Amino acid sequence: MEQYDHKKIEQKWQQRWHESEAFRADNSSSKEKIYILDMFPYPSGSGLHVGHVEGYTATDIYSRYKRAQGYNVLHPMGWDAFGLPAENYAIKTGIPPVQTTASSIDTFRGQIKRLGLSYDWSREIGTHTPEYYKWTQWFFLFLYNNGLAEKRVAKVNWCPKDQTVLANEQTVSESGEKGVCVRCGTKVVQKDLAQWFFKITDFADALVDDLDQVDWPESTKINQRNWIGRSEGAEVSFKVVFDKPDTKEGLIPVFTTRPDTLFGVTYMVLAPEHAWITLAIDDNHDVLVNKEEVKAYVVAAKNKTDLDRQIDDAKEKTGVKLEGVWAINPATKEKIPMYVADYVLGGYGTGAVMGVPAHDERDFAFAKKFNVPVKQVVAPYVVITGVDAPQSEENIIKFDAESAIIKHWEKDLYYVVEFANTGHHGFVGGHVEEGEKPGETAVREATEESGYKNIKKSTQLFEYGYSRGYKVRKSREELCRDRIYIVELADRERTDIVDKETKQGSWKTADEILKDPVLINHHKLYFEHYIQNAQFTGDGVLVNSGTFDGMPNEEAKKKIIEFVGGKVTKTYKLRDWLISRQRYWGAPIPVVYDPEGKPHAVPEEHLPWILPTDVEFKPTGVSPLGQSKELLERTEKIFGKGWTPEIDTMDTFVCSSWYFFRFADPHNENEFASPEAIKKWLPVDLYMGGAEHTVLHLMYARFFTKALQKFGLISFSEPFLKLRHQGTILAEDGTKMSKSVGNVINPDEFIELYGADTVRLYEMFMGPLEAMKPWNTKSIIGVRRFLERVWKLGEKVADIAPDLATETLRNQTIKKVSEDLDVLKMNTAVSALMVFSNHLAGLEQVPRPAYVTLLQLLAPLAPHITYELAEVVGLEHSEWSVWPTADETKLVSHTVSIAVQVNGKLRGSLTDVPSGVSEDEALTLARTNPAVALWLAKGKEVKAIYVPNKIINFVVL
RNA sequence: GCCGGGAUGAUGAAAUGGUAGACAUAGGGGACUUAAAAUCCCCAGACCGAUUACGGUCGUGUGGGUUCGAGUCCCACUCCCGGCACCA
Repeated sequence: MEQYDHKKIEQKWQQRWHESEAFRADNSSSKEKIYILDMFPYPSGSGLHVGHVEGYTATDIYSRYKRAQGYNVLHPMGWDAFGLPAENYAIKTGIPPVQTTASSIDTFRGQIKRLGLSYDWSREIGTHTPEYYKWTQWFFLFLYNNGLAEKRVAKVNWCPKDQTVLANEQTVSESGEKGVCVRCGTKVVQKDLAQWFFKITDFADALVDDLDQVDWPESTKINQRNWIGRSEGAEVSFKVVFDKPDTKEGLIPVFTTRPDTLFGVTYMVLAPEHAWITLAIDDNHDVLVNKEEVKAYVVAAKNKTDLDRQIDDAKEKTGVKLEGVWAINPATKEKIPMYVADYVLGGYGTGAVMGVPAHDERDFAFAKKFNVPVKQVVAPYVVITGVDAPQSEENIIKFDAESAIIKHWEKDLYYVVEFANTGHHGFVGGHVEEGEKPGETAVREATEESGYKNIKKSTQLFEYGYSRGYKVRKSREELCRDRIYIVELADRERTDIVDKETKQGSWKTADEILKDPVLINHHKLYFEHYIQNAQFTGDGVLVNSGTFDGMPNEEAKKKIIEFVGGKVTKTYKLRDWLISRQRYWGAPIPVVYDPEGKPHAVPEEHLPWILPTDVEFKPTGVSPLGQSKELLERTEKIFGKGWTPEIDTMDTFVCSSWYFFRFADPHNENEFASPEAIKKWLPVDLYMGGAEHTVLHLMYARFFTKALQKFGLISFSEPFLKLRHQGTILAEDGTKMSKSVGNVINPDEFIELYGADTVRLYEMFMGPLEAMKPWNTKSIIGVRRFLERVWKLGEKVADIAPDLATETLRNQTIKKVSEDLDVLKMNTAVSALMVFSNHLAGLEQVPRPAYVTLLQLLAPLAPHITYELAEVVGLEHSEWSVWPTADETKLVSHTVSIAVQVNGKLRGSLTDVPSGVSEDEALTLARTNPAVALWLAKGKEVKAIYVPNKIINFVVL
């Protein structure tokens, strides 16, 4: 047998796969389909890096595995080819992006092919091709015609030096300075521009709710939910009155999630952008006494970018009081002052906020600074969680929820008070002794007169004091886990569980506790500190709220909304998607303007609306397409004299929001994909990609899918049923790879040196797929050695039957690898194969069936060497290309070793015990084992636990 | 600040509540070799006591708890890494 020459065999098989179109997805097959997709790459000039390889290899393994199991697999690849880097390169060099992109794609494709990835290359697409962006433009028209695309004026980041619009991420310099142009370091300003938006907010609820249907990492779902930022609350209108006589009163609505705190509203704030402010400071109005001061503040605030607001010390509140105007608190009817302040955002809610300093952190900070009164209207729940009674039985408190505390407190009682939901705890009166700190362990003597015996002597001091005896700990556990509140009795044996739901409680308000003279000494200081120095944002009982006093705040929300005539509403952080880019290298927006400047969609028959080529790439202050004579002429020719083209292009995220549909039917000239093809292949069954850019891309792709569904073009609502992220691969020193640091690892040299199979296997073997892990060049040799061992095993293959141990391991390995591949645990699948091959290497001759299994299992992971070895050993493709199944009856070897513990400590082990040995026999064997017997003799055996075939534990006292 | 994720040998890591460290790298020892590389075999968590072959204690970030038994479950904490960040 020849040496393992990876170059020769990898080239050979890649050639054959290419020629036979081995991985073509079959549109007409009746096999069950599975659509396995990688996030398609942006083909950057620097080529594929090891992070791409990781994700692509994982899906490739999964695809090959599924093919072996008889699925009809769609596993395509394409290029997200429009984008800034190519354009920036063009600005620098003058080389048109179409050229650099083409060569980058060639590089990527070559690298991918060298990895032996089983893509269906007949479905390759590039978003920059007219054949593709025709349909990107079609999607624009589709949204436009259905009222989901519209033009509006919006602020953009503008670099005055480069004369160009910057995306938010382009406003951070390489050194991390914010609010400056990424290229020239000039301070970014805000500029108003008319731009196209997609109305993704129409789908906000569906985008949140449908996350429940998909199998995605929980953290990704949370990110999506946070990004959408749905919050449920109320809109309440505040009456506005003026000092100036004869001025008409107005109404200003505010959005709040805490209508229960309305009685605590002591001021109102408007955003600088608020329409009412704009009116009040214009020349025709004269209601503000300090109009000029307000005007100056508003102008300054508007010049601040979002980034400026971040740069500012976020805690430092600014604002100006509106003199001569007051709001009326709809709950108390009191006159309250009004302010304009930029901590209120114009674009969220109604742009107006009711100030509740006692129960909102920001309002509290503002109120402190502007000397606005703080009025507490919610008092934290107080839960008595521990009461120690002294000696006698009759002193043990019958812990009646209403009266126990007041009636039975006596001087020596100990108690623990917990302020529910505050994040703060009270303390045990007098029990934390001098010099002791919460979190430390204290030792207490259990004395006769305390009535406690056999209690643990060391106990941890908690923030609220300390508790003795473990029963208390258990209660705390339940308290925290189930939000069930516990009232404990002194003897630790009786615990009354007070359920929050049924309201059978021992709730006491802070005020009530404070009124109890016995408690005052212990709690007064704490409470005074608490109320003066912190806002309380948790749940509790209403106080200072008129007829609502004593009501739990959650319950009060609805009632107070009713009381003040507000309405229940929802608000979102999600904004509509601004898709206009003043850029060249993107899909042109298919819109033209008539001589009056009114936009018209370019009719579908004129698609693709070709990206012109007669432009310079140097920034000039207008979009590059504005320079194109051809585009203007084309427009006039089709639509008439005086018509002008839209000169912005679309955000590249638009291109990537629908590409997964195109793979189903990539060459269709009449539709973005035929309904049959969509029905055949979609939705995507497994979607793999990095976790870093997934919030936006996934959101947009889901939006497109939901829009298509809404208008009846497709019948499902979620594009990606199952999503997994490959983790970031770090440089060898554990830092992030970055071009500027120069520690980017290119897979090519390792493919050259060790072969694609080794690189694939190594990246899978590094650790869990989703984990962040450092590259380690030295370790690669390990998987290479493994492959060489497998190679050499081929020489020892013989037509003999496997011995029992081999047969057992063979079946165990089939089971293990199958289970691992199902859940993408590639790392342990590789190690199971290593165990199996190490075993085979120890045999004189390798039984043919065992070797065939090894090849079958290895094939998805290291395909080239497997194909070659199968050929060398003389196997027909059909003999080894089908996934094996484990024989359940052969998974357990017939002798096992059983560990024996005494009191949980390993004291011996029984070897060569027949598998399935009875409990009695096993225990007898264990008791007679000399090492174990020695330990059993030290006490009296009271109990024995037997876990069949695994472990025995004797409990000895 | 908030929301996630994490912490296991020198390193990457493994482990349905059941013999912690599988598998691999680096390391040590040996075989083969004139030698080296490659390959193969053996050792390998820490500490203590014996050293023929062993025995014990400790050990999965820290402190507690539940359990016959905890890396795994519960509570509290520390540190690290990501994301979001005045969203009322």
